[in-house]
Amino acid sequence: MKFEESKWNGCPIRYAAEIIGDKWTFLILRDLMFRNKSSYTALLHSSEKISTNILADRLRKLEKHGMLEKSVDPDNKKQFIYALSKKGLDLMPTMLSLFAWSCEYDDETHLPASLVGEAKRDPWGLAKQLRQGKALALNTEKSSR
Amino acid sequence: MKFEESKWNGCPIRYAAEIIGDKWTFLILRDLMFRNKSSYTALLHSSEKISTNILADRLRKLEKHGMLEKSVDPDNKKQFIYALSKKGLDLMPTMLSLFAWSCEYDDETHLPASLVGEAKRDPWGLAKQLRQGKALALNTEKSSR
DNA sequence: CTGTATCCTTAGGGATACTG
DNA sequence: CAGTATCCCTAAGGATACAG
Repeated sequence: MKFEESKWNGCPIRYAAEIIGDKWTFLILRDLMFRNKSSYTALLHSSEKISTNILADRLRKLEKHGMLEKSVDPDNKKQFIYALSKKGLDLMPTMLSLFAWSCEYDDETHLPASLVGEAKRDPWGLAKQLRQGKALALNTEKSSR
Repeated sequence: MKFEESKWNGCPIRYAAEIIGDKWTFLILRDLMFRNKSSYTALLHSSEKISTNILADRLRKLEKHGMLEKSVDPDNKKQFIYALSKKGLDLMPTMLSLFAWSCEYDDETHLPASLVGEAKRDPWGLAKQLRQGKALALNTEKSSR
């Protein structure tokens, strides 16, 4: 896109588009937020087959934008851990709101109406609960084996 | 992206990504929601220079996804009007939530804190107000002439 | 005004092999 | 495990020109 060279002109939507306006990035954030993935390999083996170079590129960009933090796994020094930063976590309510919107309009998604209602009514509250362990309630991933 | 041929596998985020996970689409929605644009030409002359074929393509896709409705201007039969459908309007709260998030993290956007706070606290209420005419309050577009 | 139609170029992405 | 490095190819996008 032509205008990427310049700044966002103070437009918040453009700023957001720059960070999350990419399908792969979107899905990676989903995996980090709702699917408890935290390692390169786990993200790589997500339901959609992302290729190694793309994943590495997107993770680099997300880190650059301060959306996530990369750290070494204390248990296994050769393992890295990708975790959402505060900035990334702060996007969870928005994602939940989007979640609810999709559920309302996509015939194919069938999640508990109570959960969708909560995501719509109080995304902040639900986001907080999810961060505290309610994690898999919104996981739509099919078990892979 | 490879998996587009298939369905979204019941994942709402993937469904959303399919519809709005594109920068141009994102910006078009912004213009429709917050900048009161409703004609092809108005959208074309937005702050970012979108080319004619891309705009036509995205409008077609948005219409296909039921995000907007195209109608003939009763005042000028040669003019078309693009308006958000209910589905499109229902996405406004989410966009406002994103709006607030960006404002919090992008140093370059300076909007009234009260407005940002409201977008964060009660996106549904603010969306309703905007639909009733408070429209330009969130317009970050520089006047073009 | 609201698009189509082209042409051309580049960036994004799939596949795969390889490395510390 | 966590990437990097290529290679190749297609689709997306820009720049016009043109048309109903």
